[in-house]
Amino acid sequence: MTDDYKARVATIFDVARLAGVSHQTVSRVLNDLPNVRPATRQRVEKAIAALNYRPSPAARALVTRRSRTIGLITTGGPDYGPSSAVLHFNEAARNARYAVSMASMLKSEPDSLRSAVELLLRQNVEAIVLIAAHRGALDAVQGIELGVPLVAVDSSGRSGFHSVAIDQYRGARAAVAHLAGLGHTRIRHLAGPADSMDALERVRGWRDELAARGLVALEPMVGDWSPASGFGFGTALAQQGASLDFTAVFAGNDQMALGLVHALTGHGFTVPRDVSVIGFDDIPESAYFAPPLTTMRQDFDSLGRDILFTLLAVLADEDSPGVPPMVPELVIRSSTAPPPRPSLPTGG
Amino acid sequence: MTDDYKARVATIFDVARLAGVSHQTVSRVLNDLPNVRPATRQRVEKAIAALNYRPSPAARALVTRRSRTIGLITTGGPDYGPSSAVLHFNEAARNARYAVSMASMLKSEPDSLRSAVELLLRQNVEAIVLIAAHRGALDAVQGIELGVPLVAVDSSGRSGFHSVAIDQYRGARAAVAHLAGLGHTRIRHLAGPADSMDALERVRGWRDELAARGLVALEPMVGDWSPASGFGFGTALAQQGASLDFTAVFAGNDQMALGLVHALTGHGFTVPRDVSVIGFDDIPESAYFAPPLTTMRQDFDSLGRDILFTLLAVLADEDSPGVPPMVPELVIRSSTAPPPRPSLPTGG
DNA sequence: ACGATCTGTACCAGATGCGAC
DNA sequence: AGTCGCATCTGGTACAGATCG
Repeated sequence: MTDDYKARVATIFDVARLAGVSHQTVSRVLNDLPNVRPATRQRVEKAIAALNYRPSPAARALVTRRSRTIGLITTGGPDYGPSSAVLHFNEAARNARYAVSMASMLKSEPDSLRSAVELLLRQNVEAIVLIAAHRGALDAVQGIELGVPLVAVDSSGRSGFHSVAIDQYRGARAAVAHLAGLGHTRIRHLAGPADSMDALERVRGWRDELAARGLVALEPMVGDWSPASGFGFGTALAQQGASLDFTAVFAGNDQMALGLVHALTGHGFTVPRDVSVIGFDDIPESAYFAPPLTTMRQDFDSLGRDILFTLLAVLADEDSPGVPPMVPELVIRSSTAPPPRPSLPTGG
Repeated sequence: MTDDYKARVATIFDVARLAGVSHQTVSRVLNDLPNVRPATRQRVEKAIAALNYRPSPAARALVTRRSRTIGLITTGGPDYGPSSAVLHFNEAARNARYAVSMASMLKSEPDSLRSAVELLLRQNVEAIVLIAAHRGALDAVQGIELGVPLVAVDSSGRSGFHSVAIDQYRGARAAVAHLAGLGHTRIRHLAGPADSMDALERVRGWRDELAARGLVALEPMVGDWSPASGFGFGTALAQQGASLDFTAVFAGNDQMALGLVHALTGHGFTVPRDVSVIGFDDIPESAYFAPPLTTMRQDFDSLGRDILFTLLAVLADEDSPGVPPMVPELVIRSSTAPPPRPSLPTGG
């Protein structure tokens, strides 16, 4: 008697009774199957409306083994890029009448990843989307027998999964090209962590663009995306003293660029007079840094939508050509400029 | 024959057969019910492991009418605070063996909110979590017959729903107190949008703290959380000319503080020498702004966990005392300092 | 006779193949 | 042939009854 009065929801049988048909005729109407007389369909639909009937997804999922749910796995913290992509993906999915079940994890340990996948699988998700920065995340999932398609954000394009991506490589080349075009010849790279596919692609682009121009690549510094790591390397670089062995830095993301600039200016260098800095991502804050940061804008919104688009194509079993990767766009602001006058031979 | 070989998952009957018991006994061990001989339990567990059996949530949900799923609604863009909270909430939920079905929307129009709620309800979620900045979001949901508990992040505490919050009011007072303690008497406020509950609470805190100290409150500027709006107001303020009518600004969030500082310094003012600025949130970038931003840190991680904690309590039907709101913590960096020398009467 | 242990069967709310009009 | 209904199935849980020491 405690909760017996719990809103008893109408079932397909209630609808059938009210409409004066059998329950499977109702089922036909629900699923838009043929062979239902228009008049009958009308009656059923009226009954459905009258009872405010909604089919039970549980019962439906049980028998169809399909849930109209997509599993979404994300790894990493609340960064602007992934967060945007998630939001837009989610909205697109809802518009396509898919529910999305989310499993996020701060760290991407293989074990937790695997258990997240299993959790989703157990929910009968029809597909899995993986938005993970770490290469290891893809590897960890590789081994699992999924049974459903998986779409990953994978700029390396070598995961074997269906993938969507932003062309990090071309973005990086464009960034370096911008610097080189300004006259810089000694362009360092402050890279993201080695386990990040995006970071690797950007390193590759940086290296190739330098090579294509006959410029030498100094050993890249590898940070962890955080402003703190940018600050650390900036401080280390500044210790070189008054004359630096470079005139420009291509930072792997805007946060590291921020930390870097902060360290540099803290040591008496001026950006961009003494050194130019270009970032990557174009987070909303970048335009208001001091100086406003030149950076490569990534269209995360479209990325999110593209993920769903790809997913739908895969689910529809189309031999999806795949969405071509977008190319980041150069946003020129005030942190880049021509290099300082050719430095005179460094005295003792 | 196309997909008949689709990984046939083991059912409770398969386990029963392998263990030599009835499926019902298997159900008992699954649900930790008594009256199962230890030896039998062992056999069943071995069979479960051998078949890698996992109960079907669909079947279970069908009969129990419980889905072990929580619906999560978020509104707004990919901001640091909400994103963090979502991530931590999600992880906590998974640890509590709850799935979370997400419905995010960039804008919080009543219609889309309502349809999101219905979508989740149809999925038989056991509860709904609402992480929305806009007051209107709560109002829109008020009218809906939910049938399940709803926990909202609501710093106003007047929504009628179960709520979790960070004490924006006390945070704001602490921010103003910091400024006042430094000797400032003319403290302006750059507020968040009027439809944000947090923004309103901060305005209230700012006003009350000023009043408590016998200081006058100049009309607050209301921005939209974006650095651009901060920049806009900063520019406007700077137009006042060499002598400003204030010595400190309490910004509603770090982004607006960033834009504000950028505008001020662009017009020849120095922070904190000429004007002190304090932000709110402590986003990861704040420590590397120029100058590093003094701000009020909000513990979004704990907020996310508290949401789940509260939800669990509500679901357990406890007369939840509720988690007491956390108080933001003052983080003193370099954007605040004592006010400039008492300004001499302004000449013509 | 009786409590611990286990089994049989009904049931949740739909989808679907086959047969009947 | 076009409409519609009956029976059966999905994979679990719940409750009553059977078995055994």
